[in-house]
Amino acid sequence: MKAKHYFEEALRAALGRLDLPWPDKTIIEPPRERKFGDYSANVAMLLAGAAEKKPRDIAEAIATDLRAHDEGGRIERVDVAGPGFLNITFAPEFWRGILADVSAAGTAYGESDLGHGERVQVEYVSANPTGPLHIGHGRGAALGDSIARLLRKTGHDVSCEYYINDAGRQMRILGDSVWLRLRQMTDPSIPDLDDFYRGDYIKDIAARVKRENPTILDMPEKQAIDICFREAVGGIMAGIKQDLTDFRVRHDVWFSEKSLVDAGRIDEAFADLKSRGLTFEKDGALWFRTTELGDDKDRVLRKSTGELTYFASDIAYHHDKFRRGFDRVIDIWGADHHGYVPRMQAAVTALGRQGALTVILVQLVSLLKDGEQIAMSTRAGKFETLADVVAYVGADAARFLFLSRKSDSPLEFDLEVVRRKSMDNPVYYVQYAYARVHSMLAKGAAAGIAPAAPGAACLTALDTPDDLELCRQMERFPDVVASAAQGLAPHVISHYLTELAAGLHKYYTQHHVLSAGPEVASARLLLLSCVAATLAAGLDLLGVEAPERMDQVAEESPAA
RNA sequence: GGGCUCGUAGCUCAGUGGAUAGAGCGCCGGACUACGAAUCCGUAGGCCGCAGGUUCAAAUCCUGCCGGGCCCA
Repeated sequence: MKAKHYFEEALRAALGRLDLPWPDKTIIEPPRERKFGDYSANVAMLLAGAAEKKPRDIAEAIATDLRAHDEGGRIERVDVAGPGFLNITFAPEFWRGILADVSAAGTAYGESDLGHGERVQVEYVSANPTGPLHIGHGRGAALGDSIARLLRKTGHDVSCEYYINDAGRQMRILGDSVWLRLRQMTDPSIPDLDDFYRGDYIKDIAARVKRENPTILDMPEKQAIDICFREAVGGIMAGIKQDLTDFRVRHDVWFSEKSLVDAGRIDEAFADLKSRGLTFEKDGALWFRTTELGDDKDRVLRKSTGELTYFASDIAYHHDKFRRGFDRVIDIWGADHHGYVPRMQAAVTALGRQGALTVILVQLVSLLKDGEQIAMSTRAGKFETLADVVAYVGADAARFLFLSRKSDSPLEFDLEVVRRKSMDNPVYYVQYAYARVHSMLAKGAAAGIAPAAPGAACLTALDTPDDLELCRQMERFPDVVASAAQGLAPHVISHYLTELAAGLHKYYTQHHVLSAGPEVASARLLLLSCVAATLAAGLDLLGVEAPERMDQVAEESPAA
C-alpha cells in the first residue's frame, strides 16, 4: 500500500465527512524534516480562506476525524503543526509492508503505467558526421538514454533515434577535406582550403580511401570526391556508433537526412505548408510565415540560389516523425541551438501537432583537468573525444556525473575529479552501498543465514528508527521515478540514490547484521536486499552498473 | 541593440509557492580485535545577485536593475 495514496484517500474521506471540498492545489509529500512525521498535507491552509476559519482549527477538525476513522490501524499519529500542516505518522507495521512490495518486484521496482503506452520518440546526439563525438555530445547521449529508460519504466512506448545530417554544405566540405588530404599525400605542395576539417582523423580516412581505391587520383574529380564523401560518412558514423556503444547508449533508428531529400519528403512538407497558406515567395526565395505561429520573424525555406535551408529539412523530418505515429516527440539539443526552438515549435504547430514537441536544451560542458580548463576547438582539430574521456574515467563515472545535474545548468567535468574514487564521485558511493549488501548476502549464505520471507514474524525485529527510515526511503522510490519521468529529469534519480546509499551506509555502521542472532540477521538481510534491489533499479535508470564486487582502492599516498 | 538562460555555504550543486533553506567536497575534531574505512559521527560555514510587487505564506511567481554564459542582428 502506497503511503501517499493511502493518506490521500483517508484525507478525501475525512473532507467528505466534514463537508469540505478537495482543494486543487493540495500537496502531499514527505516533509523536509523527519520530526514532522512521514507525510504532510497542506489542505487546511488551502481551505482556510473560503471557509473563513483559522487554518489550524480546520486542521484540528480533520485530524480528529482521521484519528477516529483509522480502521486498519495503519496510522500511528496525526499532528497539526506550524501554520496548519497535517502531519501523519504511519505505524511500523505499515512501513515494513513495503518490503513485500520491493522483494516481489525486484529490479522492476518503481515500474508504473503512467504513460498508458503513449508512443514517444526521443531524438538525441544527432551529431553531424564530420568528426568523432566530444564530451558535450556525451552529456546529451547520457541524458537522452536515461530519459528513454525513465519513460519505458513508466509505461511509455519509446523509440530512440539519431538523425544523421548527411546532406548539405557541411557534407560537401567534408568530402572536399578528405579529397584535399588525399591529394596532399602525393603532392604536399597543394595548399590547404580556406574552410575545411583539419582533424587528424581526416588524414586517416584519406589514407584508407587511397588504399581501397588505388586509382582514385585518375578518376574524374566529381566521382573521386563522391567516394571520399561516402567513405568519410561511413567511417565516421561507424566510429560514432562504436563510441555510443562503449558509453552504453543505444538508438533504435538511424535516420538519414539524405534519404529524406532523395525521397522527395521536403517537397511534400512544402506542399503541406503551402496548402495551409503559410508560405510565400519574396526576392526569389521561399519563405515560411512563422511569425503567425509565435516566432519573431519569418524564415527562409529555400534560398534564391535554390539551396534548401537546414530548417526546410528539419520541418520535413518532423513531418515524417509524426507520420510515423508518435504521440510525442522529444528533441535533445545543445544549448547553442536555443534560438532555433521557436521556429521549430512554429513548424510543429503548422503541422497541426501543437504541444507534441518538447525540446530539451543541454548546456555546454567545460572540460577541466586538475581545475584547469582544457580547450576544445573542433576548428583547430584539437579536442578531447568522448571515447578518450570514457576510457580515462569509465562510463559509469561519466554517466553518473552527467546525470546528476539539471540539463539546463552548465557542467564542469574535471577529468581528475571524475577519475578519483572518492565521494567527489557519488557513483562509487552508491555502487559501494550495493556491493556492501552483496558482500553481506554472500557471507550470510556461507553461514547458512538467508534473508527472511516478506511477512515473516521475525520482521518485527526491524523496529529501530533506522530500519523504518530505510523502508520510508524505499517507499518513495516509485514516486521519485514518476516525478523524474514526468519532468524528464534523471538527476532526480541520482540524487535519490545518493540519499538511499547514505541511509544504507549509516545503517551498516550502526547495526550489525550477521552476528545479531539468526532471527534478527535474516530480517535485516531482507531489509538490506530490498535496499540493494532499489539501488539496482535506480542505477539501471541511469545506465550505470550495479557491481556485486568492487576492486579495493589503491593507496593514494603510500606511507613513505 | 534584441532574445534565451543562469545567479543558493569557500568550491561543485539540489531544492521552483509551504515549517528553522539542504547535500557532497574542502576546513577542524572524533570512530575499525565483528559483516568491505571507497564508510560513519560531530563542529563551523547563508541579507538564496539587488530592489520593488503578488498572498495567509516567496530562494521559488511578476516587474525592473546588476552580473556570467549562449544565440541572433
